[in-house]
Amino acid sequence: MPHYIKKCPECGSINLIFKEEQGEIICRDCGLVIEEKMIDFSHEWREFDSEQAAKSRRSGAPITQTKYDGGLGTSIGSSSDIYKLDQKSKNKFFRLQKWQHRISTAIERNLKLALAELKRVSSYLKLPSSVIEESAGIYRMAVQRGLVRGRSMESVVAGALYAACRRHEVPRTLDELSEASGIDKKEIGRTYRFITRELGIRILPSNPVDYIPRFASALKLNAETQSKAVEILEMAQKAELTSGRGPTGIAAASLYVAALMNNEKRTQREVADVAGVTEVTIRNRYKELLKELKLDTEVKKKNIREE
DNA sequence: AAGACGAAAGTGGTTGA
DNA sequence: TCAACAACTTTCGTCTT
Repeated sequence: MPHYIKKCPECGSINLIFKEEQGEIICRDCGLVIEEKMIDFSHEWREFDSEQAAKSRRSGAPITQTKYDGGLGTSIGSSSDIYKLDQKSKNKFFRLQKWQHRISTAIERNLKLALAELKRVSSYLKLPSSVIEESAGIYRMAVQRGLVRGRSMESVVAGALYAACRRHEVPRTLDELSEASGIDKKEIGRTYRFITRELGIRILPSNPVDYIPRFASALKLNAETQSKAVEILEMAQKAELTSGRGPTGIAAASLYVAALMNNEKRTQREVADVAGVTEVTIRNRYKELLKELKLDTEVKKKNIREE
């Protein structure tokens, strides 16, 4: 928890919780997300398997994926030594140098541009540096495997970012990525699927719970409602209402129900907007929730009390 | 007038032959 | 590779508050 944030600007509470992985500071009392995506305090790398662990634990200067050549580089040297060579070797030398120049300028120029774009988009979305590093790495692999060919650089950047967000459980919807990058949502989805498949990146299905704090904050719902929504969500998961459905829709419906139950009613429209789904989807999920979880009695009780 | 509800038709993606 | 299919959206009419 950074020292300069002491209390919640909304309710004055000092009961703040810092969620490192999401890079968010959240007020426990009113649920306000005070600061998103500030500084990331976690390690630059997470270890998913022993192979990566071996690569990640290192000594020496950190290699950063966000420099186009990783901060390192190999180049065929300057021409200061070539007087030692015979004519044939000289020709070879120049040929190699020319090729190196061609290849590296092509790839490097691409990487430089891509990384600039990546930084621009991720700062717009206020993503933590661990996610940026990861997406830079993904992009680099994509370039090296020639997966960018035939696709716009920007869309691959967006796809890499989306994949990195998912890996780090910092969910951003495709709509948000689309807005930040100016790339069509479908295009991002396509390249995302393509590069994750081609690079063999395993992505966990995103958990609806991860969306709750952000949506709740956007709707200015208090923490009580928020935890109620999480409760409902967990019940829904036990009742197997969540598999195969869009996570945002379920998260939105849970929030909607929780808000109703806590007398903090929001319209379906409002909830739908922040979650990026339609009212119809909320209604469908909401109906299922009431039916399967038998929450209807509670909601009715609330309604009767209001009348 | 605004919100909630539901039916019907359309869209894009997954799956299985 | 194509058709069936599930989830979700769009649109629109009706009912409720």
